[in-house]
Amino acid sequence: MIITRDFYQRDAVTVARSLLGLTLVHETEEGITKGIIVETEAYMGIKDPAAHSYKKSPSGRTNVQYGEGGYAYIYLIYGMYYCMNIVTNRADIPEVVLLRALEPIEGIDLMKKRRGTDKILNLCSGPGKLCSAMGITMDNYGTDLCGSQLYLEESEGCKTDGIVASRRINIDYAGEAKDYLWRFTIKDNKYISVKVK
DNA sequence: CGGAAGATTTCT
DNA sequence: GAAATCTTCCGA
Repeated sequence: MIITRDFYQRDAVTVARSLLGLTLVHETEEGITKGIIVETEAYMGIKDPAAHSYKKSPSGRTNVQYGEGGYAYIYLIYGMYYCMNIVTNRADIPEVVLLRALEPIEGIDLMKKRRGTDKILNLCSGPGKLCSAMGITMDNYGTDLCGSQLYLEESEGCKTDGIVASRRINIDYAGEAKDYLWRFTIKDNKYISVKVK
């Protein structure tokens, strides 16, 4: 069952926690890839010094954040890697959830080809790797996640227990905000990004 | 208009 | 531990 718009129209922290255990699906010309979301981070817009939309005008790459929830927000980091975010909440509220890691479940051969590695544990264990494996690029910027190309669906036997909150990764520049417990992972999952805490 | 820095990954 | 590499933002 595909996740509907109202799922995304809540605050980013709630959505980030709820996303764990769901399946991300990307349909491309090369084939379909699917992965279970096992690691997320919430970025609370104007309240969050670590967010791209913090104290910034709604233009350029953050534009889509100011729309309603349920759209893909993609950006290029360090000139080399893409990161995929999900826009949450209502229009004019720039909150997003960063997808940090997936557990591959379908289209694994295609992921291996895109990533250039045979190690399944290394396919989606990080924001940049995840996008590379799924074939996500700036072409997906602003994609409607309630559409038929890039979307989320409920997983069978969805595990919602064992969710762990921790500090976010690589945002030391954000001052005290780096200590907010806005990163969510599935406990003991092998596929989360290697860095812990 | 120019410079600096970043929600990362990979290799040495 | 450092490089790769480019978009965006901020200051001049």
